[in-house]
Amino acid sequence: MQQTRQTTIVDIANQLGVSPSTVSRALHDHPSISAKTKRNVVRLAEKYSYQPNLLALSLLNKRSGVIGILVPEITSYFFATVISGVQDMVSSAGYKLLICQSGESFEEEEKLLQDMALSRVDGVLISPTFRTNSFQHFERLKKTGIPLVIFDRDCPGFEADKVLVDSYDGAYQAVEYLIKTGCKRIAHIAGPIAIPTFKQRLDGYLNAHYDNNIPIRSELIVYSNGFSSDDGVEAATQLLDRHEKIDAIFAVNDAVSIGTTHVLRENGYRVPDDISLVGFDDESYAQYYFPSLSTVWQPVYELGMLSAKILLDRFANRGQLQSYRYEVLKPELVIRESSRIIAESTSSYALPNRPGTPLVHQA
Amino acid sequence: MQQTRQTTIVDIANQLGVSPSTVSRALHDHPSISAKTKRNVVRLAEKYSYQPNLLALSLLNKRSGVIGILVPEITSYFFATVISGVQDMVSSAGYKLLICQSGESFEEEEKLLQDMALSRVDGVLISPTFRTNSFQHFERLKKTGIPLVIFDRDCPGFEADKVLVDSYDGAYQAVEYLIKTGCKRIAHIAGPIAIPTFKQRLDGYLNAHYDNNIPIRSELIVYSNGFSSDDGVEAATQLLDRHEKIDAIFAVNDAVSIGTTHVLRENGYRVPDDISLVGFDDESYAQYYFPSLSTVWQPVYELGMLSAKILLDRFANRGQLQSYRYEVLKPELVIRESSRIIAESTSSYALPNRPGTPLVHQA
DNA sequence: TATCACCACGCAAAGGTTTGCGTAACAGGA
DNA sequence: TCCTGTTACGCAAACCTTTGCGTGGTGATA
Repeated sequence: MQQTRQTTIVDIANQLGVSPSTVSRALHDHPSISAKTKRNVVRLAEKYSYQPNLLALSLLNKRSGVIGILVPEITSYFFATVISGVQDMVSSAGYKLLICQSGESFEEEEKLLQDMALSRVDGVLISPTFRTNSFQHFERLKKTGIPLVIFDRDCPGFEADKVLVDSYDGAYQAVEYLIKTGCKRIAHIAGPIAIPTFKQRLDGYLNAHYDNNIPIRSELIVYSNGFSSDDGVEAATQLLDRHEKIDAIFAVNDAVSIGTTHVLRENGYRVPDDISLVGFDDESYAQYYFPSLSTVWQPVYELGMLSAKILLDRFANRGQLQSYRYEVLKPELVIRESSRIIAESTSSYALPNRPGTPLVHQA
Repeated sequence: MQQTRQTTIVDIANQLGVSPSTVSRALHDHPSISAKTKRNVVRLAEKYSYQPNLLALSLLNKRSGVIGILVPEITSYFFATVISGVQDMVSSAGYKLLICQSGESFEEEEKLLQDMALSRVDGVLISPTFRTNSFQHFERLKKTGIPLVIFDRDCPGFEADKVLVDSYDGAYQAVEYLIKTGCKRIAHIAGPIAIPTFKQRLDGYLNAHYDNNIPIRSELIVYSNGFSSDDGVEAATQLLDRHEKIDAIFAVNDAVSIGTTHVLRENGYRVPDDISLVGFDDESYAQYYFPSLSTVWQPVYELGMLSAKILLDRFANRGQLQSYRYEVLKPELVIRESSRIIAESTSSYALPNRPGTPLVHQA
């Protein structure tokens, strides 16, 4: 456990009676260093297992080789998978990843972004908290020359590179599917609509009704405070307490969905026989849930990859002014057992196709 | 998007006609700087929103303020939660977290550990791949003076600080519970026993049988290649193909459990009426699964916190030789609906108690 | 007036690496 | 012998901050 100081280029230089610059050049195979000197240097470097000090290099190059990513939380499958995609992309480009979570706290977000700037990260990927509606801290980052990519959660009115998933489209697909399969009274358990993503899902729900000439009933929409399974339980309870006739539920995500099925079951409703249910996210457990969840799959890993790619592109074209990119990825409906085709349904529904995914599981 | 160079201490010094050292001292409220100079410096620092360059500081202090954590994968709930605990602990001590995943690849593990050493992380937390059975790369790290804490997955024969969960005990509790509730033919879907954790769960299963004088039948144990839900499906299928009489299954984790229930259901078995099922991990969905999963809860967040704490303690006592710590956290059995008390069971089972967790959910 | 204390600040080194520029030594050609 | 070219390397700056030590100036005391 001896605190043996890391050997530096100077140590090697001294031992060989040459200058540090010679050692540096020798290690980089610079042409103006004799073969003999190179051999000596390399031999010693290996003997002491010399490793260049990246801190010194970063200071010199004004590049830390670190990319920061700030997410609301890392324990959710969604963000963990995004991070995974980002990780794979940036590490192949030789960057390291500094991961932080804001815990949906705006103050934390400000503080952590500040920290990242101090640590001189080369770029930042961020999915803002749902409380974030002022963007000075983003501006500050921009001003210091650190590129910024916003993903998953949009910041309307703030200009930056953005990579989003079309939640509106996913919700529209889901609800239209429910309508086409014969559902007339479709409830929606909405998430906190302060989050643009959740607002979009609500809009998709509404417009799918509108476009199909189904009246929208506000009594079928319940706004949840959060988007965990526990929130799902609460929202579903609230919904049932209204004693409205319901033949389908579109839940804001899978976590809420499973909380919802729990409540439905306890109240004697069968899914999908009495009520069709569609979630959002295609979580890892959705396929093996009982009944397996119909849901909307999102290209989460791809979201991470693309966001990282855009940041790397910024590095490559450093300094060159270029317009911000705005990328929107398409989600896909995955139909499983938690939704059914109602017999008296007249309109036929053309099933979407996603390779590798079982389309219909009828138990 | 102007690349406005970050203002440094020298810029301020020049503008004020003083030396950089004076500026530095002024900013740190050093007593030997006049109040007037301090005011001037602080005013300018605020005007240009000066931020000290952490890279330069790191180089000076030989401390990067970064802790590395290397896990097999970050998308699993288990590791994401560990990371969350680590994050909270280290950030409160002013450290940043560099998160990497090995993807269960030994070569990646070696490479990433090397990278971390290069980046001069101040310490490393690691949960090794299940292929890791040589430890030179750990030794190398130690030799450079970077403290190392191993968590969750033990490395038998390698000396280091370690924080583990007593999987043996958890498995023992689970299986003993099944026995006491009247099960006689308890199957086990084991994970890859190359992972010490899974080996321990198997051992707990075996010893609970032994201690309760129940014969062990090798035909009731199936060894899975992995530990995902898909692996669970495969293993459960294999188990049923043996046409053995079974009244309970102890699965190596919850993911495998839900794959297993899927297969059981498709083959006409009811859980828990025909077969009791107990998993491991208490994943987020376990409570809302149908039937809700009896499982073994692990203090995952605490695992992260404690591992980080031990590393921070090493920093505090830097240089001082002290013996390695070996901490083992206790898991707790959580009984839900997927297991039942068999009527003809004579022995009564004393339920364990965990505050805040519903102990028995009988539908 | 000489001595002393104290105030307020500057110098320079240290941390490790890279790189433009300069140069000593030597060989070869005229 | 002088000039030119090449080889093989060293010097010092640059990146930014901190800190031990030194110092010029001022006012007070003996």
